[in-house]
Amino acid sequence: MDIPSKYAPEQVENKWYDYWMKHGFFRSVPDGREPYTIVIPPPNVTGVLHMGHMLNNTIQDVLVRRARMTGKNACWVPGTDHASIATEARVVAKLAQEGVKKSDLTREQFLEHAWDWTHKHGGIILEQLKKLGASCDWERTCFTMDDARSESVIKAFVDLYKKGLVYRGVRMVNWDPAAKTALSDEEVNYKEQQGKLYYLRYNIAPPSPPEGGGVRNTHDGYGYLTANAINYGLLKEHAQNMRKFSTVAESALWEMLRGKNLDEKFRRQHIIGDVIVDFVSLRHKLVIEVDGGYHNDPEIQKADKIRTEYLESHGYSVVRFTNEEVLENPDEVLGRIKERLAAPPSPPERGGVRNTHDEHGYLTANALNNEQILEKSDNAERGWLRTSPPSGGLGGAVIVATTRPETILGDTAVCINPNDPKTAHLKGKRVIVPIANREVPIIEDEYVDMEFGTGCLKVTPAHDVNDYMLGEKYNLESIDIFNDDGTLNKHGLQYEGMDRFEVRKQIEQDLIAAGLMEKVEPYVNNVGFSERTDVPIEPKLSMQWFLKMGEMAKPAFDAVMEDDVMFHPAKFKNTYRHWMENIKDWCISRQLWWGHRIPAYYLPEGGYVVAETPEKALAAAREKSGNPALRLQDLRQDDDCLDTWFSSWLWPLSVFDGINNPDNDEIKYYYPTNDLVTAPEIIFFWVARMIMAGYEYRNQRCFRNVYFTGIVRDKLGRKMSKSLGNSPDPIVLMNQYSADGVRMGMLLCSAAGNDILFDESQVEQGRNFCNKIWNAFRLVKGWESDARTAQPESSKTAILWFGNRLHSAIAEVNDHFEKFRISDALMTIYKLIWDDFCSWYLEIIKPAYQQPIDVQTLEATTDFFDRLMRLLHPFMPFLTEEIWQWLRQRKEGESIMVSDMPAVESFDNEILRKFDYVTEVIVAIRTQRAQRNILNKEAIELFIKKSNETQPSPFDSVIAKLCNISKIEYLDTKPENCIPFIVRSTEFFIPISKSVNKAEEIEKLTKELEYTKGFLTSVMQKLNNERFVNNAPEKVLESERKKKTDAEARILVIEEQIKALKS
RNA sequence: GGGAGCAUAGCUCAGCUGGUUCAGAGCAUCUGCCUUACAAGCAGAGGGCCGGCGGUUCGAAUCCGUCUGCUCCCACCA
Repeated sequence: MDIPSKYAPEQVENKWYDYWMKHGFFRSVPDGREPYTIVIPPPNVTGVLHMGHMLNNTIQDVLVRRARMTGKNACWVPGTDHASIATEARVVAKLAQEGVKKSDLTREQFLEHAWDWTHKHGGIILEQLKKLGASCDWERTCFTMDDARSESVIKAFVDLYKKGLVYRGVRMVNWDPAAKTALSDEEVNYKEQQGKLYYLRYNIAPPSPPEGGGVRNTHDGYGYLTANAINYGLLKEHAQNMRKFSTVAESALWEMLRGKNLDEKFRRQHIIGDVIVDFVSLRHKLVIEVDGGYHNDPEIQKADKIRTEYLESHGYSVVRFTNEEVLENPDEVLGRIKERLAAPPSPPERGGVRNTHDEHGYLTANALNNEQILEKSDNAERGWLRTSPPSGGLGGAVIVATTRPETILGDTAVCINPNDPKTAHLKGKRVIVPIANREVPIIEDEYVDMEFGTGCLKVTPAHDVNDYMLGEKYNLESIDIFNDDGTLNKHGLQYEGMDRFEVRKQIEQDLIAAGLMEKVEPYVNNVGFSERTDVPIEPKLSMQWFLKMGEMAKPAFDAVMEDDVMFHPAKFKNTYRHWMENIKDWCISRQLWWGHRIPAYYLPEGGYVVAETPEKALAAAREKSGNPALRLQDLRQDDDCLDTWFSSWLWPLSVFDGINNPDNDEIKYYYPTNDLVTAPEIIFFWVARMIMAGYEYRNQRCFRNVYFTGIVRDKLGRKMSKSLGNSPDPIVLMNQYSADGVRMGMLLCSAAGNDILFDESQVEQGRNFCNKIWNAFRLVKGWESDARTAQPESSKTAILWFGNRLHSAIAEVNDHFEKFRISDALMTIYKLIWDDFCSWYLEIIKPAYQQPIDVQTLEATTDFFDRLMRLLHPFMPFLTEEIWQWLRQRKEGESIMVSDMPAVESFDNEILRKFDYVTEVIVAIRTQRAQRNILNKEAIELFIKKSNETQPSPFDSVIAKLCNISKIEYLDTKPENCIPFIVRSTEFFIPISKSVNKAEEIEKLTKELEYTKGFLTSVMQKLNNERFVNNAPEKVLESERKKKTDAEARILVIEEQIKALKS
């Protein structure tokens, strides 16, 4: 027999995967055994394997292989998903590269291209799974758009329609203008975008100018006065630096205000009336301003003075700091703030209140010298920096903040909060929409946040979800200003035909020119992006198909809450509950061609019918219209497709044809499935809906357990993604570290539900483990047995011990599996093999170099190895098969993957404990050897002080073997010329020729003594505490008493040794 | 804004209904070894106010408050 000196994973992996396939070990057909079923979460048919798949499918394979080895009829159904949006987007892109536009093709032509694409790129991922060792029943491979699955989808749709659960309705949907399709909420990613907040002027109609006119006090985005008060050019010149300085100092101050116990909460960047202040305590009416670094500038000082007066007139006191003060003397700054907080501000010196504002919030001439303002205003460079109100709206205007000024064309109201005193004067009035020049009402609703912007909200029911709800509530008109591709339609007036983002730029200019732009602030907001095309989504009213969720959700909700369907880890129950309690109807239509076309057929005279086939539709249409002459070509089928998830949610049913043939043998046998392994990201998309489908169609759960894996991240915690380039190619990894190594690397760091911080060192560890096992195998296989060789007592003892150890480990592994603690199960096996088997067991039984081994020991060892391989097989299928095949003579058709998982047997804990003690003794001897420079080659003698506790035992032979001890002797007296050492409370002695440094030994022992005495004291304290003795359970008391006697014995021994050394 | 969760060794994490699994594991680190299976290895070692502060208790990493910091989910404040 010729064993390669290196484990060659690639050949081994291919060899055994072919072997398994050839013998049909993955195949499952219903029989008398208990079934164990997993359906794969179908990956995108044209996708390639990434680390998430690796993790997910490794776990599934582990579960399936283990089930197969424990006598179950294990069935793992593979398949792929048509992924309508992603695939269609890719086909469109590919066609575009060839200069073909989708709009130039008919539906049939396009689908032909899509199928070509699918056949060309499809299924690669399944081939990659084979490399991983996935033991799927490949004969069952399904595709969400193959005939049986398509039929299931259509059948389900028609069925749900007939039950009244599918309906058609106008709804606000997430519109993807690039793909021209509606998206579900789950397909929208919100990203922070640096945008602008535009403050627009909606003039009140009819305008009523305030008496004496008014002067506007305008601020820039940082809270500084603009040209109304000071030279604009100066501001502009310094604006860059001001921002920078104020940000650093402000941030520092903000940290201070939050970090110190000031007995008060500060708000940051708060708006008081017209002024944005840096920090404010509303309770103490204290404003803190941090200067932008130009406090010596007279113009700035002037501006600050105006601001201060303004704030003080509103009852605020203002503390002003410079950047330098904040950054260099934070304590002093804090002190001053505390001081101000302690003493409430006194009223302004002059007393009295000046009426500095008119009813619309404009500064009046009282606020400052009017002439001065007018003079300064000549320097204003922009239209919006005007000092007088625009024509037509003298003072009578509402300022509305928006991030999307282009949507004003669809405005049909302005909304205020009825409880807001700031806007109370607007109640019942009407305003003029800028540009569009339409009059719209001011409505009142508590939805409006009084603190945000100006407390006024423009309402665009057609283009904002919340506005849509307001529109419903107050019966507002909806004006849809967009075409499907995101350009403006005829309601866009002069902007018709332009793209939405172009319009935004243009309308900004036009508003400024018209004097209707109050100000523009930089603003960070969340914008929804299409998951597939990555363009900003557009909330849009549109006619869509929906599936009612309310009734369906109930059994699915209960099933999870009552643990009929169990989530691992259970914390995801919370997430699930929250979603299910607030579930909304499911928009199931998509404006795509690649997918299952909605089987709704429109009649020429209006109305529609829903049917499984065009023929059935025709019959239904004839009946509905009362027109028997109706022909098939008179009917027009709905152009939309169904959401991809509308086929996936049937997956556990449809792969066994349970929708089309609910009574077939397969579905009856395999359903409900056992475990589902998936990512928590799709708990709503997929898991929840599958559970619903299960109850809807079989009134039964669709799986027992859901195991949620984590998201695979890189070492730095970033999600792995193509764009970051931080995702290793799994295939390359497998080539480098072997499939088994990668499988192990993935599992080692994957506690259920925790994200996985993937690091290549983990797969390296996996590879090293393969190598370790391979070498252990080479050792064992290299031994020659000889019937004449007697079995050493050490070997006999080791076999006794390891047998027990093995079973205690199997019990542990079983326990871990029951709790879905897969990485813990693997770790248990890892330690069992590396530490217990290789480092201890094999070292004990290893015969001297080139000496034969006795028959019994070799047999027992081979048997142990066999069992270890079976135990490990689900995790590392290839290596274990290779070794298992080598271990004994196997027949063609035998395989470890269809062998039996070692069952747990009872084990003797006493033996395990005894061995633990032995290992302590051995470690102590090794330490002594190392310290005294006694080489391992050099055999030594060992003396043990005789006592009640220490009797000669078979384990002595193990100590002798591993420590190269020539003789173990039990003595009543202390031997001469020996190094003493203590394990627990037993004294050991090693003879030594060299002299011992007594002082050093005494010092070591004295330290040890002190520690033990301290330990005893703490134990005694407990035992002398009456309340402890009275309240603690007997078990605890007992252990404390044992600690006491052990410590006392140990102290005695140490003291004796010290005495001996001193004599 | 609403909800959930996390904080334990340098890193990744265990630690269940308070007490022998109570301060742990793996990796990493350090020291000494090329000892004929394995240097991808062997033999040893060090390392922690269990996030802070209170409380309950005879006893708290564990239970309860609270503060701080982080993460995720939902909502999408214009």
